[in-house]
Parts: sequence; C-alpha cells; structure tokens
Amino acid sequence: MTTGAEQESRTRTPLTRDRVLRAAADRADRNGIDAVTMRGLAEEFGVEAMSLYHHVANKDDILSGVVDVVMGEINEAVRDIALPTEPAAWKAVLRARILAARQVFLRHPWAPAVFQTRTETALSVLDYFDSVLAIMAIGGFTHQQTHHAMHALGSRALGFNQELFTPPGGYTAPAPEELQAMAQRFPHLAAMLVDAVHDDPDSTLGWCDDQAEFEFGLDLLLDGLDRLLG
Amino acid sequence: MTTGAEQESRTRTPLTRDRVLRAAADRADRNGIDAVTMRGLAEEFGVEAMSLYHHVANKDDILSGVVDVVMGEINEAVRDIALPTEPAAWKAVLRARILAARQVFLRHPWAPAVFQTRTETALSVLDYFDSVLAIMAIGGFTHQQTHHAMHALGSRALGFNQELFTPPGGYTAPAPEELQAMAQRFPHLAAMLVDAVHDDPDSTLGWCDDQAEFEFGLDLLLDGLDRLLG
DNA sequence: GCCCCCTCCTTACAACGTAAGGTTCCCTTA
DNA sequence: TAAGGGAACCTTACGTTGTAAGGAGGGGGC
Repeated sequence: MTTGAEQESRTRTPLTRDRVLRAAADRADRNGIDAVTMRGLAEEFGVEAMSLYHHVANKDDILSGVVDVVMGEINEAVRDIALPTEPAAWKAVLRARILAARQVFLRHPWAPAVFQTRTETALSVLDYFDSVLAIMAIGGFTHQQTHHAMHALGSRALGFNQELFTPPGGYTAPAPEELQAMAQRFPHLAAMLVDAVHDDPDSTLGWCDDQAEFEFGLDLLLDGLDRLLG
Repeated sequence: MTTGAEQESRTRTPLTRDRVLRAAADRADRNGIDAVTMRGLAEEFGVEAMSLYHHVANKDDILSGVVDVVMGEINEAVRDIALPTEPAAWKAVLRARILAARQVFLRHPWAPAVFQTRTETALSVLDYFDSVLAIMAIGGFTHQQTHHAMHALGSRALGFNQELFTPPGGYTAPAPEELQAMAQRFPHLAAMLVDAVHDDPDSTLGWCDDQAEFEFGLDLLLDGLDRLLG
C-alpha cells in the first residue's frame, strides 16, 4: 500500500540541524515559544518527534540553536555599520549598532526570554561582543572600563531591555476608576499615571513608548560612559 | 487500621496559602526553582499534590505568590531606610535602598527568573515602586522624568541585574590555552580577559565581582539621572 | 552482492499540571 | 445529641512534555 505520508516521504528534502533550528525560530515567531515542542516541531516536517534527535542533541540544544539563529540575523544587520574612524564617534556608532540589533529582537519577541535561559555564551554572541569591544577600544576605553561597561549595559548592549513585568500587549493606562482606587495605596504611582495620561490623552494603546524608553536608558548609560573618558 | 500517615495527619498543622508559598520559596532556595513542583511541594507537607489546590489556584498562582514572599522580605528590609530630608540626598537614599533590596535577591538566586515570568505586577511590587517614586519626588524629578528613570533602571531598581548569560557558579577566567584559542576569533575579548586576569591573578573563582559591577552600573544610571535635575 | 550506516519510525516511560469526584472529620445548628 | 454542611485531603485518571531503546528501509562503498 502507498499512503500519502509515504509519497510525501519520497519527495521530502532531508532534515538538517539548520532547517530544524530555523523552523523552531519560525514557529516561535508564529505561535510563541511554548509552541516549540519536539512533536510540534517534527510536525512541521511531516516527521516524528524522535527523528529530530538525529540532527540536534535535545531540546536544550534547539534553544541554544535558535539563539544562534537570532544572533546570525543581528550580526548580519550590524555588519554594514562601519567602525568609527575617530575616537569621538564611538558613541554614535555603538548606538546605531545597538538600535539595529534591537530591530531584530522586535521581530522575535520571544527571544529575550530564551537568551536568558542560556548558561553558556554562544560563539555568535561572542562575535557580536567582540565587535562591540572593538568600538570601545577605538573610543579610548581601557579594558577595565570596557568590562564594566559591558556589565552596565547588560542586555541593552544586544538591543533589548528585559522589563520586570511585561503585560501582553504592552503597558496600558488604567481606567479612571482604577486610578482612583490606586491613589489610596500608591499615591505617587497614581499621580505619575495621571500626569502621563494627561500628557498624551489619546494614547489608549499603551502609555509607554518602548522605543523611546529604550533609547532614554541607553543614552543615559552611553553618556555616562563617555564621561569616563574625561 | 492506623497507618503512620494517619497518625501524622492527626498532628499535622493545617495548610494555608501562606505556608504553601513559604514552602515553595524555601524549596527553591534549597533545590532550585525546578524543584518547585506540585507533587514535590505537597511532599513537604506529607500531603498529595491535589490538596494544594484548596489553598492556591494553580501553579502559576504559586509563582505569583513567591514573588510576594520575596517582595515582602524586600519591603521589610527597606522600611528602616528613612526618606531623604533634603532633595540632594535622593541619590544616596535610593542607592542604599536598592542595595538593601539586592541583599534579598542574593539569598534567592532563582527569584529574578521568576519575576520575569510574571505578566501582572504584584501589589507588593507596586508598594516598593511607590516608595521609590516618593524618593524621586523629594529629589525634584518631574513625573515624566521619574517615569523614564524607572524604565532606565529596570530590574536594577529592585536590586538585580539579570545578566545575559549566567554560568552556574559565576564567570570564571578561562584557562591560558583557551585564551589562546579565543584570541584568533575574538581578539578584543581575549585581550580584555588577559588584562583582567593580570589585574587580579589569584581570582580563580570568577573574575567578575558581581557586587562591584552592579554598583558600577547603578551609579552610572543614578549619576546620569542626577544630571537631569540640572 | 553484501554489508553498513544514515535516516526515520514505533513504542514506551517518567514527570508534569490538573480535572473530577470520593472520603473523612469537625463545626454548626436544631 | 443527631443531622447537616463544608473544609481538608485523597484517589484516579488524562493529556502533554522530553527522551530512552530498538527496529525498518534504503542508498553507497567494498
């Protein structure tokens, strides 16, 4: 007998580690990171879950792999941004580079969480950081200073700022009656919110501009670092 | 018949939501957050997993609950630090407060990861932030500025800096032959490491001083914010 | 022509969260 | 004091997860 699955298997292009990883990233983009299961992933290829184990070691390996996929996109996006030709330009170049990297994370909102579950640093991440260090060196920072700078920037060096609490759909301004209730227990918070809503009355869809906040924090750090150069 | 379990049940103090949450936090302290399973938690009380559901809604509720437990410790640790009596003191007070909060997270290394899985902001967190806003207000910041400041600080306002990659046991300096191999692909990174090891030759246990790095980044941000006040 | 190995499949297991319903026991109320 | 009710806990069971173990088939090298 000849089932449809068998026919399909005849025309199927073979799996590779790379195809599996790309499929995992795609699936996360479409359905969220929780949809990246061995069985679900296998289904994308019309294959059983266990078949994946011939191309990746285990699920953890897949998660490490998608980090590489994302970092690949970042390293490519960043390649065109030329190194600074004079020391003073370090900040503008690094800033442009980080904002370019950030665009990649905006396409993969699940990625920050995955990055933070990794314990080993991927080589693709080291590639990125090495290029950042090159910029810092041109800027005139000592290795010690650069080291501190990397810790201070943290994930912001890669273009994302893992917020403490991320309501799905972004921060939305509370309703007036909610604000009223908050004012009792959280007077300062409520006052700040009232002001924010007042400043931008028709921003029903989130009162925090993620991009602006990211750039604010980034510039605060970059300016502070610049001052280290004296 | 009288089994041991029945005897135990006779003397057992009854479960409460609070006892369950404390046990969850304890268990995470001892065995890591992955050990916090419904069955494992129930075992702590000599009880079946399903019995927990009479005191908590589900596992997610437990995770939200342990956030409250940790925040309770923080809010208590921070209570004694008096509000600034003059505007210029805002920075020192906030700094002391954040470092005190950080001590709590050092006792609960699993907590940052749990915090970041939460989507709703716990009231206990809002309590904390409201007190931070009080300090900013005394310092002379506008609501708008304070809003930016909170985003810029991010998790640092609570006392932890979720690093991108956190090797278990902290960052350790690579062996010389590893450094040699790195130098090819990551010249700047390798150079920085050589310097770091040279500066502190007998630091075999981790070449990054977490506390110092945290304070460096924190001060960079606080100083930057201070400058906003003009 | 034979064999081997690569790819994929089948079956199975342990651990997880939790739905549904049953038992035990104490407290309240008549 | 007996009856009723409800809280606390248990039993059983289901679906989903990652993955261990071993088997089938087919193409390439000797």
